[in-house]
Amino acid sequence: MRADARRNLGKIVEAAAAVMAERGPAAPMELIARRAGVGVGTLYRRFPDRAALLAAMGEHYVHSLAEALDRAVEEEPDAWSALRAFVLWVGDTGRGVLAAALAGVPEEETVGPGFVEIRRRWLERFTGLVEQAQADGRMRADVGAEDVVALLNLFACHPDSLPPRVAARPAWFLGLMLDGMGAGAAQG
Amino acid sequence: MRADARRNLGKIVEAAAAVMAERGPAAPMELIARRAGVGVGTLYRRFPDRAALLAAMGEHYVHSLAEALDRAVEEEPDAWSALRAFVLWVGDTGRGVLAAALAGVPEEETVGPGFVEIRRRWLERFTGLVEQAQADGRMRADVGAEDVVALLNLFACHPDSLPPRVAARPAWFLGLMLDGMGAGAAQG
Amino acid sequence: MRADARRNLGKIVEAAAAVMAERGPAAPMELIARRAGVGVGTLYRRFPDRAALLAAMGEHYVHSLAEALDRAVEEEPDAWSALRAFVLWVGDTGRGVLAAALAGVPEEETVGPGFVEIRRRWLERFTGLVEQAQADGRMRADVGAEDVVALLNLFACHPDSLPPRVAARPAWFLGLMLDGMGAGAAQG
Amino acid sequence: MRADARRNLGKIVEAAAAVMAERGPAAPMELIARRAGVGVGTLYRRFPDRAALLAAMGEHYVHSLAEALDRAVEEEPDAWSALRAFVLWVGDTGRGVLAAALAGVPEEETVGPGFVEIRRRWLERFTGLVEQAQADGRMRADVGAEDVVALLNLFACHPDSLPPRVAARPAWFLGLMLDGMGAGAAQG
DNA sequence: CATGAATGAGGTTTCATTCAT
DNA sequence: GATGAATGAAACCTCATTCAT
Repeated sequence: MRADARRNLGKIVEAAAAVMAERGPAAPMELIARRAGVGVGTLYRRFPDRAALLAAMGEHYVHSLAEALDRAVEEEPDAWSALRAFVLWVGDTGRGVLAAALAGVPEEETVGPGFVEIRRRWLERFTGLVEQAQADGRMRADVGAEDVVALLNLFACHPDSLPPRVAARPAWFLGLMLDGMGAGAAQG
Repeated sequence: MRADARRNLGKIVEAAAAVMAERGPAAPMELIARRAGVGVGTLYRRFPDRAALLAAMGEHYVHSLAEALDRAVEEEPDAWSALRAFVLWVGDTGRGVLAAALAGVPEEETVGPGFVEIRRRWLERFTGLVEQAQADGRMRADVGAEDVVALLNLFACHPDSLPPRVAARPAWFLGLMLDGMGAGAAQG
Repeated sequence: MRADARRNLGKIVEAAAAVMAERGPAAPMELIARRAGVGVGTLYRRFPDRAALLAAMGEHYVHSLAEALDRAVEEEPDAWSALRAFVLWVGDTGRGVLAAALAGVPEEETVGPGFVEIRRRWLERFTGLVEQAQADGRMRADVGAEDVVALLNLFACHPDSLPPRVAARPAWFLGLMLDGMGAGAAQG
Repeated sequence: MRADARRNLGKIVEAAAAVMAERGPAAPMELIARRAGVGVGTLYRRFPDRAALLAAMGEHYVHSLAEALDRAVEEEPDAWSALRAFVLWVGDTGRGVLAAALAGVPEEETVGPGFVEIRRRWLERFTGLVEQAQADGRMRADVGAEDVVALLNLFACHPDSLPPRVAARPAWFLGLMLDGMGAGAAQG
């Protein structure tokens, strides 16, 4: 029954992503279970609390982040434009689904080592990109990769918890923030 | 009992601000009432909705916003620096709740004309400042006053609903935003 | 201030009738007070409880009942048709307002002697009419005036507490009941 | 847990009938749950609305109505006396709650198709009986089966919402109604 | 193991009623 | 006297979570 279990796990995580995209991060557990086609009990067996479920979502979706990062690096001429392309892609695409992947993990014990490790590796590559952009003289040195991640996190969350104007075009606002990070933009 | 009532009204609005700063904008009405030292009934008598309460908070605090705006205009040499000073003041002062209140006026009927009108006037002056900064060639023309307000709102809201890194220094991120709005920052 | 007080009393009773016609007999006291243009306190000073208010409504409206009865007796050729005319008039007109006047008084102490006495006199005349109809051989002898009053009471109450079909045409159903009271209708 | 659940379902419906007989159709849900020996949550899980609960009561009790109708048809010589016997049985048996349930099916979606269908079948047979009585020349043609049901409903509902005199002997008043429906009773 | 039933705490809201002004 | 503010009990409903089957 290992196969079933694994399949269930995937279904739950996907259901959670779908439901949370619609109803926000506090969506009823029952709804998620129902959408996944399992009982609440099963959901709770796998994920002791909401945090664990979020972490699992992160683990599940961090791969698509990695791919998008690869794509951006490949297609863009330099680190800074790759960074920009990636950030805007998240703004356009993510909307809540990716937020979990970007967010820090609430309690490291509740998740298996999987997510922590994968996220660490992804962050390493992302940091590399940032540092390259800075070395290229295109990006301010006082901005860290974690700052960018935090912003992605903020702008990619459930639309209902954003000011309507921001929810309407998150990528545009992310672009604004990026512009603030460009070399020479600092005025403070 | 006019005096008592007015006093209570003030207490309620202040309690709401305090509680919402701690527990977010969805904090239990009962808690707010308790903190204000009144019964739930009293709270509901004054503010039929949560929206009405938020509006009242807005009305209550919009004055300090107006003052800060005046101060900034007075003390700073030009519109752009005044804008900057004002935005950073909001970010620093933890007046987040009030910024939030400024943004979301759900339905104009639920609030008395007071708040709507006051906000309109304040926004008018704020818009004037933005336009001046743009006319001075210091600020990008494609950014509207409402956009600034929206971001002010986003960055100054309840810390628990922000990524920790952002919650830790909202003003820094607001600075980033301002830098992104400076003339010539646009790269998109 | 006797005049004011009396005036207030009338206003309250009329407001109660109006509000209860709209929102049923359990309408909020505050609403009634507001409609009457007085504070709740005043309402409670005059009428210690809802029952007292209902009784007062009865006292107030029993006069129109008396008038309608007079009219029916005058215009109709005999007691039985007068009774019918009166009953149908109530069915068409009353809708809740008259119910209180028709209903028994909950606790005789709460009302002044006014209502009890007036209602007694009205009932006496109504009973006379019933007895005359029976003496004329037009109405079953086993039906009492109080039974008719009870039916009036039932059918004239707030529409929301009647089956929709009955609420739609109460007079028709009252007519049916009257038909059952005609001499010779008994089949049981 | 299928068995438990089914048992609980029955207990809830019976509790609802009992409590509503005592405290009217607006009796607190909590009370019903308590009486059934379950938590409020359970009640709401099964019956999202009060309407759904009423419908379930209807479905639960419509069977005894059907049986009584059968019995009446069997034992009485003709349609009209069967109708009479049935109506008086309902009036006598204090099955008021169930009659009420029969009447008000607020929205067909909230109830499963069960109740709607069962009620439809029962009403069909009842209508047949009425039409037969009319064809036999024993019953007025201008009275429909739905009218009878409406009055059944009115007279057999919760005693506290009836005038005391009616509550004391509902069957007698139903008899009056029947007499009014007899052929030749119409006088209007 | 999976299931989904059951629980009850927690939040919202409405009003009857009292009482300070 | 009149007022309407304040109170709190009561009802509604929703979910997170546990646990019998």
